[in-house]
Amino acid sequence: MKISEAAAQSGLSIDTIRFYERAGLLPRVERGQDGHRVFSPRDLRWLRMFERLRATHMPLKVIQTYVELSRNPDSNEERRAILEAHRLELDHQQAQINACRALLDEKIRHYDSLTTDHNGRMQKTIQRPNHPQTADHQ
Amino acid sequence: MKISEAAAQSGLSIDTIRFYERAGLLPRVERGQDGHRVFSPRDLRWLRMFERLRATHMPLKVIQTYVELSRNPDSNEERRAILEAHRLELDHQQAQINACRALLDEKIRHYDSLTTDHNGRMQKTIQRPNHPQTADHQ
DNA sequence: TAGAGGGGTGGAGTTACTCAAGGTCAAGTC
DNA sequence: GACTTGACCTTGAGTAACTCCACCCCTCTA
Repeated sequence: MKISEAAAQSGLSIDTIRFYERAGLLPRVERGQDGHRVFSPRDLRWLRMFERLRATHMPLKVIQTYVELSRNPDSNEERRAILEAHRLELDHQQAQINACRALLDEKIRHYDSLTTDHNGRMQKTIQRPNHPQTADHQ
Repeated sequence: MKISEAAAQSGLSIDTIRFYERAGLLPRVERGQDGHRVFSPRDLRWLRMFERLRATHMPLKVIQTYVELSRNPDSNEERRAILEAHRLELDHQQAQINACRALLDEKIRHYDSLTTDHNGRMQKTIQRPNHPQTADHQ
């Protein structure tokens, strides 16, 4: 499998895959006799995993640690711990999203209230009273 | 309000606040006669908003655009559109988190299955059979 | 008066990409 | 057979958003 396919199937960009290889996340990728990378199904499984972990902001260093650990079959505890820690991190991100969504909902409701009258019909806001609470609404 | 308080109350670091000011997100922060920044309640509201938007990865440029728009009272549509777009982005992040959580749950279950027998008791894994499916589990 | 604590500036360092320049090679076209 | 095209290669520079550091100023307390 060549790099363009690996990119398409993993959701990563070609540049990112090359970058990950240089960073040592994906050790010893095979090369064809033309010098092109040849990705194995196992490489692809790693890439897909990287994509999910990075999409949720696990640092590359941690991923690297995980990859190195997985060369040692006695490292199940440590690898499990890394994943479990990241699961907690996901909870945290979840909370951030919820908080931000609350903010957005509130602001958007506010903007709606400026252009819609109370029967739900749109209203051209030609005159705008200088109401201090709304005049400088962020 | 001085910068340390603004940091404590906004959840941003002192360095980040200074960086945002330099970037033009927080224009004309007042200064005391000692040259120290003096943050108004309005500044703090902005900082809190920045914190939430950044925690969910809205680019600084977009935030900057929003801030600039909010100096023009006729920009409600545009500002609303920015927030709405980010609300969609939150859905996307939500999906990423869910996908990653599924991955983590599966992997962690796998690790559990390696150290726990089927009655739920822990088992010291002294001998490890060379099972190809599990031996190279990522 | 010495030192600690909090603020200021400018600039370098970090993370994780992302892009551009220039080079090789195989396949298809004239 | 020359040529173009397209996919790949490497190297190195650029970017976003911080983060850290060195060094300076001021004020307050021991």
